[in-house]
Amino acid sequence: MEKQIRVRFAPSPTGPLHIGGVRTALFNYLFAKKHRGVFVLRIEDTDQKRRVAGAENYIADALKWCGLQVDEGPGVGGPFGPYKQSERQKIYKTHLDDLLKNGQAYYAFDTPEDLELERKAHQAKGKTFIYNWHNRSKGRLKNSLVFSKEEVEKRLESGLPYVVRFLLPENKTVVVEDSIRGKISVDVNTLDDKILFKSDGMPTYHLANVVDDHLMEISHVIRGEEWLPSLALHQLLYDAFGWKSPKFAHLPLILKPTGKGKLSKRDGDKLGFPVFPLQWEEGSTKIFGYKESGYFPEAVLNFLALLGWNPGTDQEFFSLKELIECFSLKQVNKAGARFDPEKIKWFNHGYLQQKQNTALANAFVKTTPALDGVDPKYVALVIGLIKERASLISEFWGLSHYFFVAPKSFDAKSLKKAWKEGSADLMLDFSKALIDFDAESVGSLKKDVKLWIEQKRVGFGSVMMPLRVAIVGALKGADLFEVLLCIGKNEAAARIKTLVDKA
RNA sequence: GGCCCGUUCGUCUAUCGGCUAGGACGCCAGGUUUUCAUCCUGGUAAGAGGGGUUCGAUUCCCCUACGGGCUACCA
Repeated sequence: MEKQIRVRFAPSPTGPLHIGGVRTALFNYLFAKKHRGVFVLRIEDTDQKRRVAGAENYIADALKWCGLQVDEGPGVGGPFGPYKQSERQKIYKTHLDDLLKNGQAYYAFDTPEDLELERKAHQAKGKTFIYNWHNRSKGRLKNSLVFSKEEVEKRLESGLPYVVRFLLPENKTVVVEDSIRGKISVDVNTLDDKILFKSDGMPTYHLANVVDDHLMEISHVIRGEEWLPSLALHQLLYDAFGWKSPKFAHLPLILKPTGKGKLSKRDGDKLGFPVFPLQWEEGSTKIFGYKESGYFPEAVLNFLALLGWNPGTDQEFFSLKELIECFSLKQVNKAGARFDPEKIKWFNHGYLQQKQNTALANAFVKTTPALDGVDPKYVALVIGLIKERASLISEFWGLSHYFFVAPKSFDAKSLKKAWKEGSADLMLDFSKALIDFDAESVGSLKKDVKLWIEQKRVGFGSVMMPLRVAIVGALKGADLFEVLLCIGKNEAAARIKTLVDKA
Protein backbone atom coordinates (compact mmCIF):
# COMPACT_ATOMS: atom_id res chain seq x y z
CA MET A 1 0.00 0.00 0.00
CA GLU A 2 1.16 3.49 -0.87
CA LYS A 3 2.19 5.61 2.09
CA GLN A 4 -0.32 8.22 3.08
CA ILE A 5 0.23 11.74 1.89
CA ARG A 6 0.71 14.11 4.79
CA VAL A 7 1.50 17.79 4.42
CA ARG A 8 1.78 20.59 6.90
CA PHE A 9 1.26 24.30 6.97
CA ALA A 10 3.66 25.65 9.56
CA PRO A 11 3.27 29.37 10.19
CA SER A 12 4.98 31.33 12.90
CA PRO A 13 2.62 33.30 15.16
CA THR A 14 4.47 36.58 14.78
CA GLY A 15 1.48 38.50 13.48
CA PRO A 16 -1.55 38.08 11.27
CA LEU A 17 -1.26 35.52 8.54
CA HIS A 18 -0.85 37.39 5.30
CA ILE A 19 -2.11 36.56 1.87
CA GLY A 20 1.08 34.78 0.83
CA GLY A 21 0.72 32.51 3.83
CA VAL A 22 -2.85 31.79 2.83
CA ARG A 23 -1.64 30.67 -0.57
CA THR A 24 0.98 28.37 0.94
CA ALA A 25 -1.74 26.89 3.12
CA LEU A 26 -4.04 26.56 0.10
CA PHE A 27 -1.48 24.71 -2.02
CA ASN A 28 -0.74 22.36 0.86
CA TYR A 29 -4.43 21.78 1.37
CA LEU A 30 -5.10 21.16 -2.31
CA PHE A 31 -2.23 18.74 -2.60
CA ALA A 32 -3.33 16.85 0.50
CA LYS A 33 -6.96 16.59 -0.55
CA LYS A 34 -6.09 15.69 -4.11
CA HIS A 35 -4.29 12.64 -2.77
CA ARG A 36 -6.76 11.88 0.01
CA GLY A 37 -4.09 12.88 2.46
CA VAL A 38 -3.88 14.80 5.70
CA PHE A 39 -3.48 18.54 6.13
CA VAL A 40 -1.62 19.38 9.34
CA LEU A 41 -1.36 22.76 11.00
CA ARG A 42 1.75 23.20 13.09
CA ILE A 43 2.52 26.35 15.01
CA GLU A 44 6.21 27.23 14.88
CA ASP A 45 6.62 29.35 17.95
CA THR A 46 10.20 28.66 18.89
CA ASP A 47 11.01 32.34 18.92
CA GLN A 48 9.44 33.67 22.05
CA LYS A 49 10.63 37.21 21.46
CA ARG A 50 8.67 37.59 18.26
CA ARG A 51 5.55 35.94 19.53
CA VAL A 52 2.47 38.10 19.10
CA ALA A 53 -0.64 37.67 21.21
CA GLY A 54 -3.65 36.67 19.20
CA ALA A 55 -1.69 35.59 16.17
CA GLU A 56 -2.26 31.92 16.75
CA ASN A 57 -6.01 32.31 16.96
CA TYR A 58 -5.92 34.56 13.96
CA ILE A 59 -4.26 31.84 11.89
CA ALA A 60 -6.90 29.33 12.88
CA ASP A 61 -9.71 31.80 12.18
CA ALA A 62 -8.27 32.75 8.83
CA LEU A 63 -8.00 29.16 7.67
CA LYS A 64 -11.52 28.57 8.85
CA TRP A 65 -12.86 31.58 6.95
CA CYS A 66 -11.14 30.29 3.83
CA GLY A 67 -12.69 26.89 4.30
CA LEU A 68 -9.36 25.14 4.57
CA GLN A 69 -10.18 22.57 7.17
CA VAL A 70 -7.30 21.41 9.32
CA ASP A 71 -7.14 17.64 9.88
CA GLU A 72 -4.56 17.74 12.66
CA GLY A 73 -3.32 20.68 14.65
CA PRO A 74 -3.60 22.69 17.85
CA GLY A 75 -7.15 22.62 19.06
CA VAL A 76 -7.99 19.85 16.62
CA GLY A 77 -5.73 17.16 17.97
CA GLY A 78 -4.30 14.18 16.17
CA PRO A 79 -1.97 11.25 16.73
CA PHE A 80 1.24 13.25 16.35
CA GLY A 81 0.71 16.08 18.82
CA PRO A 82 1.42 18.37 20.39
CA TYR A 83 1.31 20.56 17.30
CA LYS A 84 2.89 23.59 18.89
CA GLN A 85 6.64 23.56 18.87
CA SER A 86 6.93 25.33 22.20
CA GLU A 87 5.29 22.27 23.72
CA ARG A 88 7.77 19.88 22.12
CA GLN A 89 10.98 21.11 23.73
CA LYS A 90 11.89 17.76 25.25
CA ILE A 91 11.57 16.01 21.92
CA TYR A 92 14.04 18.35 20.31
CA LYS A 93 16.47 18.01 23.20
CA THR A 94 16.50 14.22 22.88
CA HIS A 95 17.25 14.35 19.21
CA LEU A 96 19.83 17.02 19.69
CA ASP A 97 21.64 14.81 22.20
CA ASP A 98 21.80 12.06 19.56
CA LEU A 99 23.58 14.42 17.24
CA LEU A 100 25.91 15.56 20.01
CA LYS A 101 26.74 11.97 20.91
CA ASN A 102 27.53 11.11 17.32
CA GLY A 103 29.77 14.09 16.99
CA GLN A 104 27.52 15.63 14.36
CA ALA A 105 26.90 18.68 16.48
CA TYR A 106 29.00 20.65 18.91
CA TYR A 107 28.73 23.19 21.67
CA ALA A 108 29.62 26.77 20.96
CA PHE A 109 30.17 29.45 23.55
CA ASP A 110 30.71 32.47 21.36
CA THR A 111 28.52 35.34 22.46
CA PRO A 112 26.45 37.24 19.93
CA GLU A 113 28.87 40.12 20.49
CA ASP A 114 31.85 37.89 19.64
CA LEU A 115 30.21 36.88 16.41
CA GLU A 116 29.21 40.40 15.54
CA LEU A 117 32.85 41.43 15.96
CA GLU A 118 33.99 38.65 13.65
CA ARG A 119 31.46 39.65 11.06
CA LYS A 120 32.53 43.27 11.17
CA ALA A 121 36.21 42.36 10.93
CA HIS A 122 35.58 40.16 7.92
CA GLN A 123 33.42 42.78 6.31
CA ALA A 124 36.15 45.37 6.68
CA LYS A 125 38.39 43.06 4.67
CA GLY A 126 35.68 42.56 2.09
CA LYS A 127 35.01 39.02 3.24
CA THR A 128 32.01 37.25 4.67
CA PHE A 129 32.25 35.55 8.01
CA ILE A 130 31.01 32.00 7.87
CA TYR A 131 31.10 29.79 10.94
CA ASN A 132 32.19 26.53 9.34
CA TRP A 133 35.07 24.23 8.34
CA HIS A 134 37.61 26.91 7.65
CA ASN A 135 37.49 28.47 11.09
CA ARG A 136 35.43 26.35 13.47
CA SER A 137 38.48 24.74 15.07
CA LYS A 138 41.11 27.39 14.44
CA GLY A 139 41.09 28.72 17.97
CA ARG A 140 39.59 32.14 17.39
CA LEU A 141 36.19 30.70 18.10
CA LYS A 142 35.00 29.29 21.38
CA ASN A 143 33.54 25.86 20.96
CA SER A 144 33.86 22.24 21.95
CA LEU A 145 36.03 21.51 18.92
CA VAL A 146 38.60 23.96 20.24
CA PHE A 147 38.35 23.49 24.00
CA SER A 148 39.44 20.44 25.90
CA LYS A 149 36.82 18.03 27.14
CA GLU A 150 37.35 19.28 30.68
CA GLU A 151 37.00 22.90 29.65
CA VAL A 152 33.75 22.17 27.87
CA GLU A 153 32.33 20.30 30.82
CA LYS A 154 33.38 23.05 33.17
CA ARG A 155 31.64 25.61 31.05
CA LEU A 156 28.49 23.57 30.73
CA GLU A 157 28.34 22.86 34.45
CA SER A 158 28.93 26.45 35.41
CA GLY A 159 25.77 27.35 33.55
CA LEU A 160 27.46 29.52 30.96
CA PRO A 161 25.18 30.15 28.03
CA TYR A 162 25.87 28.01 25.01
CA VAL A 163 24.36 27.06 21.70
CA VAL A 164 24.67 23.86 19.74
CA ARG A 165 25.85 24.01 16.17
CA PHE A 166 25.52 21.49 13.37
CA LEU A 167 28.86 20.07 12.24
CA LEU A 168 28.70 20.17 8.48
CA PRO A 169 30.56 17.59 6.43
CA GLU A 170 33.40 18.96 4.32
CA ASN A 171 33.98 18.92 0.57
CA LYS A 172 30.59 17.66 -0.30
CA THR A 173 27.94 18.66 -2.76
CA VAL A 174 24.35 18.13 -1.74
CA VAL A 175 21.82 17.52 -4.48
CA VAL A 176 18.17 17.70 -3.55
CA GLU A 177 15.23 17.12 -5.82
CA ASP A 178 12.52 19.77 -5.75
CA SER A 179 9.17 18.79 -7.25
CA ILE A 180 8.80 22.19 -8.88
CA ARG A 181 12.37 23.13 -9.72
CA GLY A 182 14.15 19.88 -10.32
CA LYS A 183 17.62 19.21 -8.97
CA ILE A 184 19.17 21.80 -6.73
CA SER A 185 22.81 21.40 -5.88
CA VAL A 186 24.80 23.19 -3.21
CA ASP A 187 28.47 23.10 -2.28
CA VAL A 188 28.39 22.38 1.45
CA ASN A 189 31.63 24.30 1.98
CA THR A 190 29.72 27.51 1.35
CA LEU A 191 27.24 26.78 4.12
CA ASP A 192 27.67 27.58 7.79
CA ASP A 193 27.40 25.45 10.90
CA LYS A 194 23.87 26.56 11.68
CA ILE A 195 22.78 26.93 15.25
CA LEU A 196 20.37 24.13 16.07
CA PHE A 197 19.76 24.95 19.69
CA LYS A 198 19.62 28.41 21.11
CA SER A 199 20.96 29.50 24.46
CA ASP A 200 17.40 29.95 25.73
CA GLY A 201 16.84 26.21 25.45
CA MET A 202 14.72 26.41 22.34
CA PRO A 203 15.58 24.80 19.05
CA THR A 204 15.95 26.93 15.94
CA TYR A 205 13.61 26.51 13.01
CA HIS A 206 15.99 24.15 11.25
CA LEU A 207 16.13 21.55 13.99
CA ALA A 208 12.50 21.76 15.03
CA ASN A 209 11.32 21.66 11.47
CA VAL A 210 13.27 18.58 10.50
CA VAL A 211 12.49 16.69 13.70
CA ASP A 212 8.80 17.50 13.49
CA ASP A 213 8.41 16.74 9.82
CA HIS A 214 10.00 13.38 10.42
CA LEU A 215 8.07 12.57 13.58
CA MET A 216 4.79 13.77 12.13
CA GLU A 217 5.45 11.61 9.09
CA ILE A 218 5.16 14.51 6.69
CA SER A 219 5.50 13.17 3.16
CA HIS A 220 5.73 16.45 1.28
CA VAL A 221 7.10 19.75 2.45
CA ILE A 222 5.43 22.48 0.42
CA ARG A 223 6.65 25.90 1.48
CA GLY A 224 7.72 29.28 0.18
CA GLU A 225 10.77 29.88 -1.93
CA GLU A 226 12.42 31.78 0.90
CA TRP A 227 13.38 28.37 2.30
CA LEU A 228 15.29 27.24 -0.74
CA PRO A 229 18.68 28.38 0.59
CA SER A 230 18.34 26.16 3.65
CA LEU A 231 17.16 23.13 1.73
CA ALA A 232 20.65 21.61 1.62
CA LEU A 233 21.05 22.11 5.35
CA HIS A 234 17.77 20.35 5.99
CA GLN A 235 18.76 17.45 3.78
CA LEU A 236 22.03 17.18 5.66
CA LEU A 237 20.11 17.09 8.92
CA TYR A 238 17.91 14.25 7.69
CA ASP A 239 21.08 12.45 6.69
CA ALA A 240 22.66 13.06 10.07
CA PHE A 241 19.65 11.57 11.83
CA GLY A 242 19.62 8.69 9.39
CA TRP A 243 16.12 9.62 8.24
CA LYS A 244 14.64 9.58 4.80
CA SER A 245 13.73 13.13 3.90
CA PRO A 246 10.28 14.09 2.69
CA LYS A 247 9.74 15.36 -0.83
CA PHE A 248 10.19 19.09 -1.23
CA ALA A 249 8.37 21.70 -3.26
CA HIS A 250 9.25 25.37 -3.04
CA LEU A 251 6.52 27.75 -4.12
CA PRO A 252 7.28 30.97 -5.99
CA LEU A 253 6.88 34.12 -3.93
CA ILE A 254 4.12 36.67 -4.32
CA LEU A 255 5.57 40.01 -5.34
CA LYS A 256 4.31 43.56 -4.84
CA PRO A 257 1.88 44.82 -7.54
CA THR A 258 4.40 47.51 -8.43
CA GLY A 259 7.91 48.24 -7.38
CA LYS A 260 10.45 45.89 -5.97
CA GLY A 261 10.36 42.91 -3.70
CA LYS A 262 7.92 40.50 -2.25
CA LEU A 263 4.52 41.44 -1.00
CA SER A 264 4.81 42.50 2.60
CA LYS A 265 2.41 43.16 5.41
CA ARG A 266 2.85 46.88 5.07
CA ASP A 267 1.87 47.03 1.42
CA GLY A 268 -1.81 46.86 2.24
CA ASP A 269 -2.72 50.34 3.32
CA LYS A 270 0.04 51.82 1.20
CA LEU A 271 -1.41 50.48 -2.03
CA GLY A 272 -5.04 50.38 -1.08
CA PHE A 273 -5.94 46.72 -0.98
CA PRO A 274 -6.03 44.19 1.83
CA VAL A 275 -3.09 41.88 2.46
CA PHE A 276 -4.74 40.00 5.31
CA PRO A 277 -7.65 37.61 5.11
CA LEU A 278 -9.31 39.02 8.22
CA GLN A 279 -9.25 42.21 10.18
CA TRP A 280 -6.25 42.67 12.46
CA GLU A 281 -6.14 45.03 15.38
CA GLU A 282 -2.86 46.51 16.40
CA GLY A 283 -3.19 48.78 19.36
CA SER A 284 -5.82 51.29 18.38
CA THR A 285 -5.50 50.78 14.63
CA LYS A 286 -7.67 48.33 12.80
CA ILE A 287 -6.45 46.90 9.53
CA PHE A 288 -9.19 45.59 7.29
CA GLY A 289 -8.89 42.16 5.78
CA TYR A 290 -10.44 40.69 2.68
CA LYS A 291 -13.48 39.67 4.65
CA GLU A 292 -14.22 43.16 5.96
CA SER A 293 -13.55 44.67 2.55
CA GLY A 294 -16.39 42.68 1.09
CA TYR A 295 -14.50 39.82 -0.56
CA PHE A 296 -15.67 36.25 -0.57
CA PRO A 297 -13.30 33.49 0.51
CA GLU A 298 -14.06 31.61 -2.71
CA ALA A 299 -12.82 34.55 -4.75
CA VAL A 300 -9.70 35.00 -2.67
CA LEU A 301 -8.86 31.32 -2.93
CA ASN A 302 -9.65 31.18 -6.62
CA PHE A 303 -7.39 34.14 -7.32
CA LEU A 304 -4.62 32.82 -5.10
CA ALA A 305 -4.74 29.39 -6.70
CA LEU A 306 -4.09 30.91 -10.11
CA LEU A 307 -1.16 32.91 -8.80
CA GLY A 308 1.72 30.58 -9.49
CA TRP A 309 -0.38 27.63 -10.60
CA ASN A 310 -2.46 26.98 -13.68
CA PRO A 311 -4.81 24.18 -14.65
CA GLY A 312 -3.40 23.83 -18.16
CA THR A 313 -6.78 24.90 -19.57
CA ASP A 314 -8.54 28.22 -20.08
CA GLN A 315 -10.82 27.70 -17.12
CA GLU A 316 -10.66 30.61 -14.66
CA PHE A 317 -13.39 29.98 -12.14
CA PHE A 318 -12.87 27.06 -9.82
CA SER A 319 -14.71 25.90 -6.76
CA LEU A 320 -12.51 24.52 -4.01
CA LYS A 321 -13.63 21.05 -5.05
CA GLU A 322 -12.60 21.66 -8.64
CA LEU A 323 -9.27 23.05 -7.51
CA ILE A 324 -8.63 19.87 -5.57
CA GLU A 325 -9.42 17.79 -8.64
CA CYS A 326 -7.16 19.77 -10.96
CA PHE A 327 -4.27 20.59 -8.67
CA SER A 328 -0.82 19.32 -9.41
CA LEU A 329 2.60 20.49 -8.30
CA LYS A 330 3.80 19.94 -11.85
CA GLN A 331 1.71 22.92 -12.95
CA VAL A 332 3.22 25.25 -10.39
CA ASN A 333 5.40 28.00 -11.80
CA LYS A 334 8.95 28.75 -10.82
CA ALA A 335 9.01 32.51 -11.11
CA GLY A 336 7.59 34.91 -8.56
CA ALA A 337 4.16 36.32 -9.36
CA ARG A 338 3.04 39.88 -8.93
CA PHE A 339 -0.10 40.38 -6.92
CA ASP A 340 -2.85 42.03 -9.01
CA PRO A 341 -5.54 43.74 -6.93
CA GLU A 342 -7.64 44.35 -10.05
CA LYS A 343 -7.88 40.71 -10.88
CA ILE A 344 -8.93 39.59 -7.44
CA LYS A 345 -11.68 42.19 -7.68
CA TRP A 346 -12.73 40.74 -10.99
CA PHE A 347 -12.97 37.30 -9.44
CA ASN A 348 -15.05 38.71 -6.64
CA HIS A 349 -17.39 40.32 -9.15
CA GLY A 350 -17.89 36.92 -10.69
CA TYR A 351 -18.68 35.25 -7.39
CA LEU A 352 -20.90 38.11 -6.30
CA GLN A 353 -23.19 37.49 -9.27
CA GLN A 354 -23.69 33.90 -8.19
CA LYS A 355 -24.83 34.80 -4.70
CA GLN A 356 -28.45 34.83 -3.58
CA ASN A 357 -29.86 38.33 -3.16
CA THR A 358 -31.16 37.51 0.31
CA ALA A 359 -27.73 36.37 1.47
CA LEU A 360 -26.13 39.49 0.04
CA ALA A 361 -28.81 41.65 1.63
CA ASN A 362 -28.05 40.08 4.95
CA ALA A 363 -24.35 40.92 4.74
CA PHE A 364 -25.14 44.38 3.40
CA VAL A 365 -27.51 45.27 6.24
CA LYS A 366 -25.01 44.07 8.82
CA THR A 367 -22.36 46.50 7.67
CA THR A 368 -24.66 49.45 6.92
CA PRO A 369 -26.17 51.33 9.88
CA ALA A 370 -28.35 53.41 7.56
CA LEU A 371 -30.28 50.26 6.74
CA ASP A 372 -31.42 49.61 10.28
CA GLY A 373 -35.09 48.76 10.28
CA VAL A 374 -35.40 48.51 6.52
CA ASP A 375 -37.38 45.52 5.27
CA PRO A 376 -34.85 42.81 4.33
CA LYS A 377 -37.04 41.83 1.38
CA TYR A 378 -36.80 45.33 0.00
CA VAL A 379 -33.03 45.31 0.45
CA ALA A 380 -32.81 42.02 -1.41
CA LEU A 381 -34.95 43.44 -4.20
CA VAL A 382 -32.65 46.45 -4.52
CA ILE A 383 -29.58 44.24 -4.55
CA GLY A 384 -31.04 42.27 -7.42
CA LEU A 385 -31.17 45.54 -9.35
CA ILE A 386 -27.65 46.74 -8.65
CA LYS A 387 -25.47 43.75 -7.97
CA GLU A 388 -24.22 43.27 -11.49
CA ARG A 389 -22.45 46.62 -11.22
CA ALA A 390 -20.72 45.72 -7.97
CA SER A 391 -17.50 43.84 -7.34
CA LEU A 392 -17.60 44.11 -3.58
CA ILE A 393 -20.33 44.17 -0.99
CA SER A 394 -18.70 47.34 0.29
CA GLU A 395 -19.72 49.04 -2.95
CA PHE A 396 -23.42 48.35 -2.41
CA TRP A 397 -24.27 51.52 -0.56
CA GLY A 398 -22.59 53.75 -3.10
CA LEU A 399 -24.60 52.02 -5.80
CA SER A 400 -27.94 51.87 -4.04
CA HIS A 401 -28.32 54.70 -1.51
CA TYR A 402 -30.97 56.44 -3.64
CA PHE A 403 -33.26 53.45 -3.14
CA PHE A 404 -33.30 54.19 0.56
CA VAL A 405 -32.76 57.92 1.03
CA ALA A 406 -33.38 60.97 -1.13
CA PRO A 407 -30.29 62.50 -2.68
CA LYS A 408 -28.78 65.13 -0.41
CA SER A 409 -27.10 66.94 -3.26
CA PHE A 410 -27.19 66.94 -7.02
CA ASP A 411 -24.12 66.30 -9.10
CA ALA A 412 -23.15 69.54 -10.83
CA LYS A 413 -21.92 67.92 -14.01
CA SER A 414 -25.07 65.87 -14.38
CA LEU A 415 -27.21 68.89 -13.73
CA LYS A 416 -25.40 70.87 -16.38
CA LYS A 417 -26.00 68.14 -18.91
CA ALA A 418 -29.60 67.31 -17.96
CA TRP A 419 -31.17 70.51 -16.70
CA LYS A 420 -32.20 72.70 -19.58
CA GLU A 421 -34.51 75.58 -20.16
CA GLY A 422 -38.03 74.29 -19.41
CA SER A 423 -36.86 71.33 -17.42
CA ALA A 424 -38.45 72.67 -14.26
CA ASP A 425 -41.90 73.01 -15.84
CA LEU A 426 -41.57 69.66 -17.53
CA MET A 427 -40.67 67.98 -14.26
CA LEU A 428 -43.56 69.59 -12.41
CA ASP A 429 -45.95 68.46 -15.14
CA PHE A 430 -44.46 64.99 -14.95
CA SER A 431 -44.82 64.95 -11.20
CA LYS A 432 -48.53 65.72 -11.54
CA ALA A 433 -49.07 63.16 -14.27
CA LEU A 434 -47.22 60.54 -12.30
CA ILE A 435 -50.17 60.02 -9.97
CA ASP A 436 -52.25 58.54 -12.75
CA PHE A 437 -49.54 56.31 -14.21
CA ASP A 438 -49.97 52.58 -13.95
CA ALA A 439 -47.26 51.58 -11.49
CA GLU A 440 -48.17 47.91 -11.30
CA SER A 441 -45.04 46.83 -13.10
CA VAL A 442 -42.00 48.25 -14.80
CA GLY A 443 -43.62 47.43 -18.14
CA SER A 444 -46.84 49.28 -17.49
CA LEU A 445 -45.12 52.26 -15.95
CA LYS A 446 -42.73 52.48 -18.85
CA LYS A 447 -45.62 52.34 -21.29
CA ASP A 448 -47.47 55.16 -19.58
CA VAL A 449 -44.42 57.33 -19.29
CA LYS A 450 -43.56 56.82 -22.93
CA LEU A 451 -47.06 57.71 -23.96
CA TRP A 452 -46.96 60.85 -21.85
CA ILE A 453 -43.65 61.91 -23.37
CA GLU A 454 -44.97 61.38 -26.86
CA GLN A 455 -48.01 63.50 -26.13
CA LYS A 456 -45.74 66.22 -24.77
CA ARG A 457 -43.85 66.12 -28.07
CA VAL A 458 -40.48 66.29 -26.41
CA GLY A 459 -37.43 64.05 -26.60
CA PHE A 460 -37.15 61.05 -24.35
CA GLY A 461 -33.89 62.27 -22.90
CA SER A 462 -35.22 65.70 -22.02
CA VAL A 463 -37.54 64.03 -19.54
CA MET A 464 -35.53 61.03 -18.44
CA MET A 465 -32.28 62.87 -17.76
CA PRO A 466 -33.60 65.57 -15.40
CA LEU A 467 -35.86 62.99 -13.83
CA ARG A 468 -32.86 60.78 -13.14
CA VAL A 469 -30.97 63.63 -11.55
CA ALA A 470 -33.98 64.36 -9.33
CA ILE A 471 -34.43 60.77 -8.27
CA VAL A 472 -30.82 59.56 -8.10
CA GLY A 473 -28.83 62.76 -7.68
CA ALA A 474 -26.67 62.19 -10.71
CA LEU A 475 -26.70 60.71 -14.19
CA LYS A 476 -26.05 57.19 -13.10
CA GLY A 477 -27.68 54.24 -11.45
CA ALA A 478 -30.10 51.45 -12.13
CA ASP A 479 -33.03 51.41 -14.51
CA LEU A 480 -35.08 54.49 -13.61
CA PHE A 481 -38.44 52.78 -13.91
CA GLU A 482 -37.30 50.18 -11.44
CA VAL A 483 -36.17 52.90 -9.08
CA LEU A 484 -39.48 54.74 -9.45
CA LEU A 485 -41.36 51.59 -8.68
CA CYS A 486 -39.24 50.91 -5.64
CA ILE A 487 -39.43 54.31 -3.99
CA GLY A 488 -43.05 54.97 -4.92
CA LYS A 489 -44.90 57.87 -6.50
CA ASN A 490 -45.01 60.10 -3.44
CA GLU A 491 -41.30 59.90 -2.79
CA ALA A 492 -40.61 60.47 -6.47
CA ALA A 493 -42.79 63.57 -6.48
CA ALA A 494 -41.08 64.86 -3.37
CA ARG A 495 -37.64 64.41 -4.91
CA ILE A 496 -38.71 66.18 -8.08
CA LYS A 497 -39.95 69.09 -6.01
CA THR A 498 -36.67 69.29 -4.12
CA LEU A 499 -34.68 69.57 -7.29
CA VAL A 500 -37.04 72.07 -8.92
CA ASP A 501 -36.82 74.28 -5.84
CA LYS A 502 -33.08 74.10 -5.84
CA ALA A 503 -32.31 74.43 -9.52
C1' G B 1 29.91 41.05 -1.54
C1' G B 2 28.82 35.48 -1.25
C1' C B 3 25.27 31.47 -2.18
C1' C B 4 20.68 29.69 -4.35
C1' C B 5 16.49 30.38 -7.62
C1' G B 6 14.23 32.64 -11.66
C1' U B 7 13.30 35.55 -16.77
C1' U B 8 6.78 34.83 -22.73
C1' C B 9 2.06 40.98 -23.77
C1' G B 10 1.79 46.45 -18.31
C1' U B 11 -0.03 42.00 -14.98
C1' C B 12 -1.40 36.46 -14.28
C1' U B 13 -0.30 32.74 -17.67
C1' A B 14 -0.50 28.58 -22.21
C1' U B 15 3.28 26.49 -25.33
C1' C B 16 6.33 19.76 -22.90
C1' G B 17 11.71 21.56 -30.99
C1' G B 18 7.68 23.07 -36.10
C1' C B 19 4.25 29.73 -34.10
C1' U B 20 0.21 33.23 -38.17
C1' A B 21 3.12 32.74 -30.05
C1' G B 22 -3.18 31.20 -27.37
C1' G B 23 -6.35 32.77 -23.01
C1' A B 24 -7.51 36.09 -18.81
C1' C B 25 -7.11 40.97 -16.04
C1' G B 26 -6.22 45.99 -17.37
C1' C B 27 -6.42 49.51 -21.23
C1' C B 28 -8.65 51.43 -26.01
C1' A B 29 -12.69 51.38 -29.73
C1' G B 30 -17.55 49.97 -31.34
C1' G B 31 -22.47 47.95 -30.08
C1' U B 32 -26.58 47.64 -26.39
C1' U B 33 -28.82 51.47 -22.79
C1' U B 34 -32.96 57.23 -20.92
C1' U B 35 -27.80 57.83 -17.70
C1' C B 36 -23.62 55.51 -15.36
C1' A B 37 -22.25 50.78 -15.10
C1' U B 38 -22.92 45.72 -16.46
C1' C B 39 -22.96 42.94 -20.83
C1' C B 40 -21.48 41.71 -26.09
C1' U B 41 -17.92 42.35 -30.20
C1' G B 42 -13.27 43.90 -31.76
C1' G B 43 -8.37 45.94 -30.94
C1' U B 44 -3.62 47.03 -28.41
C1' A B 45 0.48 44.36 -26.50
C1' A B 46 5.33 39.50 -25.26
C1' G B 47 9.60 35.16 -25.86
C1' A B 48 15.97 40.13 -21.76
C1' G B 49 20.70 40.16 -24.87
C1' G B 50 24.68 37.27 -27.01
C1' G B 51 26.70 32.68 -28.28
C1' G B 52 26.12 27.53 -29.30
C1' U B 53 23.27 22.40 -30.42
C1' U B 54 19.69 21.42 -34.48
C1' C B 55 17.00 21.01 -40.96
C1' G B 56 14.43 24.18 -37.41
C1' A B 57 14.68 27.12 -31.38
C1' U B 58 10.24 30.72 -26.91
C1' U B 59 11.19 25.59 -25.92
C1' C B 60 17.88 22.24 -24.91
C1' C B 61 23.16 24.06 -23.25
C1' C B 62 26.65 28.18 -21.97
C1' C B 63 27.73 33.37 -20.92
C1' U B 64 26.00 38.26 -19.78
C1' A B 65 22.20 41.37 -18.03
C1' C B 66 18.14 41.95 -15.07
C1' G B 67 14.75 40.28 -11.17
C1' G B 68 13.89 37.59 -6.60
C1' G B 69 15.28 35.08 -2.13
C1' C B 70 18.78 33.89 1.66
C1' U B 71 23.13 35.50 4.08
C1' A B 72 20.40 36.25 12.74
C1' C B 73 21.00 32.51 19.21
C1' C B 74 13.76 35.11 13.07
C1' A B 75 10.76 31.89 10.95
